[in-house]
This record gives sequence, structure tokens and C-alpha cells, in this order.
Amino acid sequence: MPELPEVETMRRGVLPTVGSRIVAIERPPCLRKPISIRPRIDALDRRTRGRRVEAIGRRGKRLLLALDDQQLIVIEPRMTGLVLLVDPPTKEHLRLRIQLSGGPVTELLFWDRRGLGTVRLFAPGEFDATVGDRLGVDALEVTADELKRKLGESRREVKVALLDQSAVAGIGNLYAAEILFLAGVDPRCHCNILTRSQWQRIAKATGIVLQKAIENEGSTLSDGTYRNALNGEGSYQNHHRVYDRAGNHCPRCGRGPIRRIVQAQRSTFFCPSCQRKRGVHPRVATALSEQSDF
DNA sequence: CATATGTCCTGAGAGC
DNA sequence: TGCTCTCAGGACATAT
Repeated sequence: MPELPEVETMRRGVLPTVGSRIVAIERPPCLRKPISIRPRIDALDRRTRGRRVEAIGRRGKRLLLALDDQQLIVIEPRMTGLVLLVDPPTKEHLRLRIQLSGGPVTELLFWDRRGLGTVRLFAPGEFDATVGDRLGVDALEVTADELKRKLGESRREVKVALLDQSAVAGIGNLYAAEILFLAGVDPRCHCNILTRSQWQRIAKATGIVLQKAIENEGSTLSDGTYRNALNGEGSYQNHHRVYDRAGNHCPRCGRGPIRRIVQAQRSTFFCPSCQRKRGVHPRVATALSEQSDF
């Protein structure tokens, strides 16, 4: 589930590791099928030993540890991955331990219950030339022009298209629903019929929703999986307007009720009353002009 | 080329 | 109670 706000919260949480040196990287004994680590663990350890962590970055939903020799450790949490500076929720799902010295923390852990996450080491420049090159602009900085340029000709439904990381990087299922709600756009709309003003509303809503979610340290859903680097919960789940709220009255127009449909094998939640295929519900216009998240 | 579908994974919760 | 089944959705491989 970690999307841009959760990964950004992880990034901020592990900033204390900047300046530390890698003592060793090891895969804890683990009965589960190991997660995907490339290169294999012994080579990862050998190539990073003694290197200093120079910066912590993020591209979309990926966390980047930049080393002082320009190598890059890239962590993809995918569904249930967590980056932690404290004891993990369970021992058996601990996937990687990066031992550190010379700073305030002695280890950085990667924990992943479902094991879909990945860890990759890239040679200098290799990430940008391969993976990075295929990612769209980070969702925090996306503009209406960029959305229209990337998706304006697409025949896909807009909710499905917003999940395409090569168009915009960082939006996942949960935030796509919240963004389109704030933008007042029906998720079933096909991209190639959206108007400029609809793209403008989507771009603006993207910034507002993601910023607010980051301020709230992301969303810890009812399964409780997502945590920040210190094992604390996020609070943006308390601000969700539509996600996992099927059947509720719409918090904006009072009607709704919030509907759940399936698009591309994933749940979409929306208000059929004020998320429109054309035109704007008056309260949508007001919220966006006031930079409000509602 | 663009778009659609299948795959991986685990544990929570539903239903019997 | 205890079993089986379905579902959740990240990114990518494969199919259309």
C-alpha cells in the first residue's frame, strides 16, 4: 500500500542515517521465501561495505539511499514493506538489515509481511538510465500541462491512467480515489475526453491531497500494516473522503452514497453525485480555490 | 505502439 | 470452533 505520502514519510524518518557508514548488509535468517534482492546478498554487502550514506531520496513510490561513491540502494516497499529504525512488528518478516556506524542509529531495517517488496543496488548513473527514465514526473510536482501531455490522448479511464507510474510517479489506488474526489471528476471518465479545466482540477487536487497526506504521515489502514520509521501510525486515514467508505453519505454533497466499483481489477470509490463526467459541482470549485482538502 | 490481463505474496475476515 | 475461500494492490511479464 505505501504510495507517495507513505514513502515520503519513510524518507523523512530515515534521514538520521545520513552521514553514517555501512558496516554490513545482511539478510536475517528467515524461513519465508526470500524477497527479491539484486545483486545477491553477499555481493550487495561487499559492494556497499564502508560506504557513507550521502542522502536519502525518493522517486514516486521508491526510496533511494545515495552512497558516497554514487551507487544507489533502491527500496520498493510495494504492498507491505516498511523501512524501520526500531524493532520490527514481527521477526519472521524481517528481510534486510543494514548495519550502520558513526551516526545516531546503528541499523536500518527492511520488513515486509507479504514479501512483494524489492531491494536493488544500482551502479552510478544506472538507475536514471533504466528505471528512473521510465518513471513519470513525481506526483508532488505534476502540472495540468504535464498530465494532459502524458494522458490527454489515452483512451483509458482516468482512475486507471493515474496509476500508470510512467505517466505520473507516486499515485496508487487509495490516493487516486481521493484525488479524483477532491477534483470532482468521475473516475470512469476516459482521459481523451477530459477538458483542460478537469486536468487543472486533477493537478491541483493531487498537490493538495498528497501534501495533506504527508503532513499526516500517510495512511495506516485497518490492517495496521503501514508504519513510519519509528513504528508510529499515520493519521491520514482519518481524512479519507471516499476510500473504503462505500455506502456512506458523501461528506461533501451529503448525497452519494459513496460507491465501490472495480476498474482494472482494483477497487474504486467515488461519489456518483458530485464527481461528474462534465461540469463542476459548486463545492468542488470552492474547495479547490481555497486550497482546501475538502 | 497502447491497452488488458495474469502473477507474485500473506493474513484478515467471511461464510459455512 | 475450525476449516476453506476470497480479497487487498504494488510493479512487471505476457497477451491481445
